[in-house]
Amino acid sequence: MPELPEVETIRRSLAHVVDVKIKTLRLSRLAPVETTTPTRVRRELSGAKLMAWQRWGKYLLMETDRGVQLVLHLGMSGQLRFFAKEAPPAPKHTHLELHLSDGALLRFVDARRFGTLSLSWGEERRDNPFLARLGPDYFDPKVTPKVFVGRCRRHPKLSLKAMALNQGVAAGLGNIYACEALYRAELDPRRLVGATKDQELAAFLKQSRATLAEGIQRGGVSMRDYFDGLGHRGVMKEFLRVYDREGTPALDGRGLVHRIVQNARSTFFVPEVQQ
DNA sequence: GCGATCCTGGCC
DNA sequence: GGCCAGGATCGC
Repeated sequence: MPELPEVETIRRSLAHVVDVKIKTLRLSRLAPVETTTPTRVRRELSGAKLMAWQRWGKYLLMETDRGVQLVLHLGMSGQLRFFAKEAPPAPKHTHLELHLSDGALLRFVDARRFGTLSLSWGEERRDNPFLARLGPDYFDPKVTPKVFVGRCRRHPKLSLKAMALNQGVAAGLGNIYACEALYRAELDPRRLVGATKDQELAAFLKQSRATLAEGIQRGGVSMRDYFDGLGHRGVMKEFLRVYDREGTPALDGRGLVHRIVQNARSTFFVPEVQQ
């Protein structure tokens, strides 16, 4: 569900939830705890003080004063919500609750359980197997066009769509923003990386950043499940040019949107515009 | 590389 | 009842 802009919007909405201790922690039996154990999560985080919220691609990182970080991935349907006081009763599929020392509550809910909870220590965070495989964030300043092109070139046989969704190349694009960025860069999602010029890959990077930045500015895309940490919806859906517009003109009127299936995911594109 | 797979819920 | 969904890993 949430792609980079949605996770960033959540991060920003929780920026004030710091300098407070975790008084108690509740983990459900079905909590998607990965690469560690519920016992360890409880032991490491109980009594820890929240220091900062970071983001890497679609991962949200909760830093504590103990050096341990909670690494959260929201999968397709995950939601993280903050309640300053008087939280409503826990809905179905509540997997984690952090009761804070000032009476506030952080609640992680994820019906489909595609999300994950894991832990990480250390600056580089490479001890966490999820983060270890992750390419640099799309907004990482170290990702120059040259660096990006080099990373793409490791996968000459991937389609541009598959490359865009590959979090090892660069982290943050999901199905919606991948379609939008390819449209803006005027690149055919079926084309192979190996058949794409450096300059075109660089254009894709540039348009990806522009699309992601607009997504953040508009508070993300709220299809159905997505809300920020305070329960607000984003309005980016109204500004998507091709995603979910099969059979209708692109939002900017440059042609009819087609839908195809690539790697079992829908791709929306305009063949006349994207070569 | 690609399809199957994890899971629940909403919509037709 | 069947299909589809904002993700990512795992086999083949």
